[in-house]
Parts: sequence; C-alpha cells; structure tokens
Amino acid sequence: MEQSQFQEKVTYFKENMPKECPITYSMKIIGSKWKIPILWHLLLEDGQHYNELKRTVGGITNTMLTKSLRELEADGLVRRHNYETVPPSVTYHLTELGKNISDTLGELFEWGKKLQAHQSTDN
Amino acid sequence: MEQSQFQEKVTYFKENMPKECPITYSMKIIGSKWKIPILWHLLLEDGQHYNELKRTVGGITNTMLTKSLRELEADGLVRRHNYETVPPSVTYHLTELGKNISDTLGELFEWGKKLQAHQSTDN
DNA sequence: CGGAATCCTCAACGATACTG
DNA sequence: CAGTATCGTTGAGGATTCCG
Repeated sequence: MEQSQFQEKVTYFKENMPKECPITYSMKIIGSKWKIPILWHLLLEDGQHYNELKRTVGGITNTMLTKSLRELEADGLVRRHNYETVPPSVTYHLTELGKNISDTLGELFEWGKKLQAHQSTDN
Repeated sequence: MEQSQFQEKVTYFKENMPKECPITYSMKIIGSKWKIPILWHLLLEDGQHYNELKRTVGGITNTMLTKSLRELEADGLVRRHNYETVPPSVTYHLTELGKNISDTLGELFEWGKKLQAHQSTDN
C-alpha cells in the first residue's frame, strides 16, 4: 500500500469517528463465535431452514444457533419467515443490511489469505 | 448493492476457499477483545511505548496488553523494538501485514456506520 | 421440524501485587 | 518503564433432555 493512501485512510478515520466506534460496534454485532459462519452460509444460500442451516454451518448446537439467529434478527441482519404449517417450516433470509456485510467479509477474506500466506513462509 | 455484483462476490468466495477459511482465520487472529483497539491505535500513531499504548487504548490491563502484544507479534502484525536502555524503553510498530488491516477496518467502519444508522431508525 | 429449558464447564478476562 | 506472577470471576458456549 502507498504511504499517502494509508495516511489518507487514517485521517478519514480520525475525522469521522462518532461517539461509539463503528468498528467496535460491528465487532459487538458479529464478533461472537457463530455469527459470521451463519451469515456466510446464508450468503452462499439464502432462505435456508433451521436444520438445514444447522447442517451447513456444522458443529453448532441448537442453543447457539437459536440464540445467534435471534440476535441477528434483532439487529436487522436476518429475517425469519414462518410458514405457519404443521409440522413447522421456517426459513431464514438476509436483509439488505445483512447482505451488505459481504464487502466486509470480502476484506476479511483477502487479509486472511495474506495472513495464511505469511504464516506458511516464516517460522 | 446490485444483485449481479453480489452474486459475483459469492461465487468468488466459493471458488477460492482454501482448507481453512481465511475469514475464520482472520477472526481467530484479531477476534479477541483488545486486538483491534491495539491495532487501531497503532494505526493512528505508530511506534508507541508500552505505557503510552496502555493510555491511548484505555481500560486495558497489563496482563491483557502484554498477552495481546505478544500474540500480535507472533502473528507478524506487530514488531517490538527494545532500546535496551536503563530504565527500559520499548516501542511497538505495525508491520506491513499489520498495516494491511486498515482496509478491513475500513470496511468494518463503513458497515458499522450503516448498522448504527439502522439501529437509530427502527425500534 | 424447530426449537425451549437446564445445567455445567472452561477459558478469556480482570484485579492486585510485585520486580529487574 | 515495561513488564511478570497469582488468583479470582464471569459469561459465552456446550451437553443433554424435553416439547408442541
């Protein structure tokens, strides 16, 4: 990265900081263990059922899946659609705000690849 | 976001996924409580001393500051410079890999602002 | 099928004191 | 100044069982 471009970004950060840091806030929303995996698998395939999501995410318990989904819903990232049938059928969908996270995940993806490349070249 | 652009990104994710997901890996490296605040304050001012960093980050204990810095160093994001003087003087610097995270933080910043805007308009 | 209710464990984190 | 050493705490997350 160019130095000038880097300093530009830092200056932008300094000048646009609200009361609560948006970065800290983002981490509060998606920082817990299963949030990103859930969002990720909804990005890959939207509208999954509860047990379908449980299978694709993999390794998550009912407790945590339900808790995470409820929080994501309350934060406006996920919408829950209940078909009101017997037996029950429920699907989970990303909201626009939820889909917006793909840019962030994209950067985490790119930076993570650099990290992994670095890890394998040293030590 | 356009739908086509969104699908393009998802397809790119699917096709470029290594054994360990780079996103999960990124979160493992910077996901603990103080990593991002530390990196953040080193972005704002590089080469801070231990106690200086402790003050600017704010609220962090010696235990956690030391532990976090050691891990960031081991992961190649931070370089520790010891002046070998009496009394001791040590400064902490971002590596290139560490500076690279500014793009990711930039996205977390932008998305966080959208989240905050959303939170204040509903409920 | 899509959860809710309970109980339990551990590891992240904090508080405090001390040191070369 | 830049840490280390110990101990204490808490809450995120896991395991299990049950339910309409």
